[in-house]
Amino acid sequence: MADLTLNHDQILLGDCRDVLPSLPPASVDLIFADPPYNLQLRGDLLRPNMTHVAAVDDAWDSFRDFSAYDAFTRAWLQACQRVLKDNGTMWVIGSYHNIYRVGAILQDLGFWILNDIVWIKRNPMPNFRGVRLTNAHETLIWCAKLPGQKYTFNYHALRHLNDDKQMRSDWEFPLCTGNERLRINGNRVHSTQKPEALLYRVLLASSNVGDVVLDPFFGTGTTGAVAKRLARHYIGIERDPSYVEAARGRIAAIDPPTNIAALEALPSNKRRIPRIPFGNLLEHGLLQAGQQLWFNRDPALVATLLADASLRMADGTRGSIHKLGTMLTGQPSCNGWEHWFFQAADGSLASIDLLRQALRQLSEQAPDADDYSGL
Amino acid sequence: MADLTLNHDQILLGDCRDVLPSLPPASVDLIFADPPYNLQLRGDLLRPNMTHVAAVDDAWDSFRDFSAYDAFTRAWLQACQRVLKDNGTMWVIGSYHNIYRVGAILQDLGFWILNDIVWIKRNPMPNFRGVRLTNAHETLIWCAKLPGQKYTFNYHALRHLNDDKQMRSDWEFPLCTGNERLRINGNRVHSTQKPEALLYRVLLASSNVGDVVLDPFFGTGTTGAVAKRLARHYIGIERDPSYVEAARGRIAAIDPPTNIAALEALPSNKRRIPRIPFGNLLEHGLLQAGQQLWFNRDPALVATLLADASLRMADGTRGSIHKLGTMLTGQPSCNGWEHWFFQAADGSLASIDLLRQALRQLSEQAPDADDYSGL
DNA sequence: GGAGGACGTGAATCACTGC
DNA sequence: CGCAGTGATTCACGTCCTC
Repeated sequence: MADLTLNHDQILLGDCRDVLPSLPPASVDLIFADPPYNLQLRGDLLRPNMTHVAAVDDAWDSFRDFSAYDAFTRAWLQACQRVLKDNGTMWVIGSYHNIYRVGAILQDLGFWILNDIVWIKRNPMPNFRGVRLTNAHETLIWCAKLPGQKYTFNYHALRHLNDDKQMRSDWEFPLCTGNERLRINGNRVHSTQKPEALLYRVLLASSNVGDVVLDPFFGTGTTGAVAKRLARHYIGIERDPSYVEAARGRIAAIDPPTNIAALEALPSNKRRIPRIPFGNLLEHGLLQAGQQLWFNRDPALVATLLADASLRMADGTRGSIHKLGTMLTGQPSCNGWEHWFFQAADGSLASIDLLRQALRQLSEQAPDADDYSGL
Repeated sequence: MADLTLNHDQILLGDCRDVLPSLPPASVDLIFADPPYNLQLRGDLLRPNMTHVAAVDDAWDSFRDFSAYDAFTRAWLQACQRVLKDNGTMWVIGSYHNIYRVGAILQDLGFWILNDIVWIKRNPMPNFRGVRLTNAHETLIWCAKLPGQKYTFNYHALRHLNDDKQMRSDWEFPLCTGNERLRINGNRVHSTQKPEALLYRVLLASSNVGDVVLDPFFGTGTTGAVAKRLARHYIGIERDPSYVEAARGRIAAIDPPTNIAALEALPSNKRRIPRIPFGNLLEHGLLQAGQQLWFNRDPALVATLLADASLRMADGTRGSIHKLGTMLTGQPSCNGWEHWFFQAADGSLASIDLLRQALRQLSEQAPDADDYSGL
């Protein structure tokens, strides 16, 4: 995480196809890319009241044809793939004009799609001529660098963010408007500024505090702004100096978070909780060899606990809490922690999982000075 | 409209790549295609309760690699393009596994995308392992045979269908379940039967009474069933005789509409009030991680807000606004929105529900004309 | 008969660690 | 790298059954 220290939290001026090769390989944890959409607009569009619709007519969104756009897309995707860590992931946002080409090319390059996500716009521009449906969404593709790799996904953080229900692939946010929209003399600085709320969810989902987030089409720096708010590092690449200037001012004006702990406390992610083998309960004296355990409190399903933490049934069957549980339930697998009970001091049957929790608390609390004996 | 009379309202047995060349060129008004998705599933998947997930493991969804799938896709798309009238349009539905390849290839063939549409599933299957987002949508591409052609789009019909507001590109429907799902001896006949509501909207949008609608992957005939209900003609192509048999029975059981004029009388479809998860307040910067919240304004009941929108009390207790509220009140459930307060700019304690209301207003208001980026 | 709970199920690229 | 062991993981509906 520290091999790129010099470039952290910086904006590099230039075309990402030229700049990316100068970065070390496999050095960034996350990429968010908002490439040109290749809109192919033809002529001006007027509202019913004959006012002019401000279109995306920037030079950077002009390509000769699909094949030119494909070549451009392949080039920046390949350059991104090189700098992404093997366990890193990438997000790309687009509309129907370009997202099918982007998606097919990134699959061809070996990226592995994890989800596609639709950003549902609460307040999209209507279709003024009434000749199509209101174009009310954009698409994000979330992909890993390679198939079969481990990747960061803060499942529980996103679940919390969604009122303790699993986060879905349809995300509803309003457009970037109001105070959040950067303007100079009343004119918007960038024609396609993305809302910070969208980036907040992206970064929370797929990066950790201290990670390096790369945005090869940095624009006015939404990715950098949210990275700073969430205590991630960012690297921005942008070829338009006026966008770079706006982004620098924008990010500098953000107060860095004062309470990093509140950001890090994210995952009640159980995978990070240290695993406690069942045998530890014996080693710590919470259970003793020879003691009896009941399966689902059933008086007929009693096992004897052996010193090696295996269980033995009356008929001689022997195995771990999980293996015996698998046999007893007849299901393909079984988490034994949830099914075995011991006799507590008051005579009632209590779950062995309570003992695991007790042991976790025990091992997490700061030891007394007395416990540092001889170290 | 009448040049294909002999084949109207028929199901042709065979692979559409073989059958389509026998149809006259430029002879159908609309195509709806639900091709194989190329899911590439690996092992078995178990639910948390250890039951088995019924996978799509049909032979028709198996391809050697992307290149084989691309060749298949190009072949059927080309054959469809030939039989489509010059002013006709085509719909293709898919998931992230295949839709990017389909979209890129149809653009390469000269089809002109008019919209992409997301079918938001009200009741999708969850992600049981918690390793990705719930895959809660599928994508439809709606395209014309050629750029610049006139095409059928029943703008007002769809507007009526949507309570007199312009129809958007995000459509919310439940999965095809219950009585609508074809079953034999309790087993579903087809693993991917689409809901009729989806086809209803597609046909209403882009065809007229008496038009010819072609479905090259007819399956169990959802397209034909809806076409009959809406007084359109259909041509189905399907290579599995058991699907064909099921489709014939299904369509035969439908009474043809007696009052064609009544087809204009359309059901209403009110949009639900959008739910706002508490986490949205952080995503939109209305609250910040590290900030403190008070329960019922009680100075003794203070919690710290974490970046994932969970709260942490001084004693380490942690949970959502609702879960902590439940614990603090001791009642079976608790609407956290009514109980938690934040410190407002003037120092007073204000309800977080005010922030929710503010966010609703923010995202409902029409943006400035300038905020539209031509999308 | 109505309320409420149990149960089934849906296009799914669905684990990680240690030996 | 393969294999075995451990143990983490679900939401909205519709249907059927019980009370």
